[in-house]
Amino acid sequence: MELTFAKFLVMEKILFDKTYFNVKDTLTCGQFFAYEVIEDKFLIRSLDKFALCYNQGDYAIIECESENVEYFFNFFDLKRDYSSCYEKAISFNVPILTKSANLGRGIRILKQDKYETLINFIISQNNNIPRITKSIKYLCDNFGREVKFMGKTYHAFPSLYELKSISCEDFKNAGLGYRAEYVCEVANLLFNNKLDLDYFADLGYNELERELMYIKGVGQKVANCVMLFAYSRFDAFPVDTWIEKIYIQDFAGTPTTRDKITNYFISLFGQDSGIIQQYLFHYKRNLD
DNA sequence: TACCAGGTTCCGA
DNA sequence: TCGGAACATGGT
Repeated sequence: MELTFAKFLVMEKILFDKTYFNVKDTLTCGQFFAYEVIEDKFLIRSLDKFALCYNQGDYAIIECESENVEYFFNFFDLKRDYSSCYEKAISFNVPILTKSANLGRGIRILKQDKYETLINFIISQNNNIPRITKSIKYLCDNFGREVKFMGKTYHAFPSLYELKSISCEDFKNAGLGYRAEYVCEVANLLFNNKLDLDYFADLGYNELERELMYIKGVGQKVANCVMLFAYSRFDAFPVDTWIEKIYIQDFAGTPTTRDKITNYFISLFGQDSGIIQQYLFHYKRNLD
């Protein structure tokens, strides 16, 4: 007689005070591309893990399988106190900083997987968020393994092995355009152990940025996004077209290189640069 | 139709 | 070292 074992998954809920955790703002502020909205709730995916997230009453709520509770607790950076970041932004008494911090007070910086974040932000260059989201979904749906969550079937982000098997042509079909070659190359490096993203975790700011920028298709902006959204380097400050606009329109800056804009803001905001960058980015894209 | 988007690489001066 | 062209392509 053959025995079969069924895996019974237990769902759990994480409840967290909403003051510094707005699910919608955290997921839609441009740091994350793997969610879909289902009846005002956010179904999210990180690698092959899924969760349902939403705000209700006084809480932000994360529903996930019990074995993933610690993963998502860490993913949403729930151990960090964000009140000091918010207060730092307000303390400058600069109108756009006050307005941005008040709008984005519930934003948390996600601790995303390094590998997935690197691929995502290589795709993000000179691209727009709806299109980035669409390309990543295409890669998951066509090349990622099936995962069941809450009775439905979804697709994981392609594993390194799966990613390695994707041709440049397939990446182009996903809408990556000229970025397809960059992703092909980084997949090869990772697969052949010529690139160790976990090893980078112990590096200092400058060394980490430099190592990431050695990767073809990764410039300073993409490196800073990976540092902030995957390595939790809050002292990173990615400068894109939106931040460039803010620098000129709201901080009376004159047109200059993005490198100099990065240095200007980091010297201003210090250890809280990354979160304040997200406040500003979110505000500029939504209200200004 | 033309410009823009969470930019980077390459090449000539 | 620096400035500008080229790069794909869907959204607006």
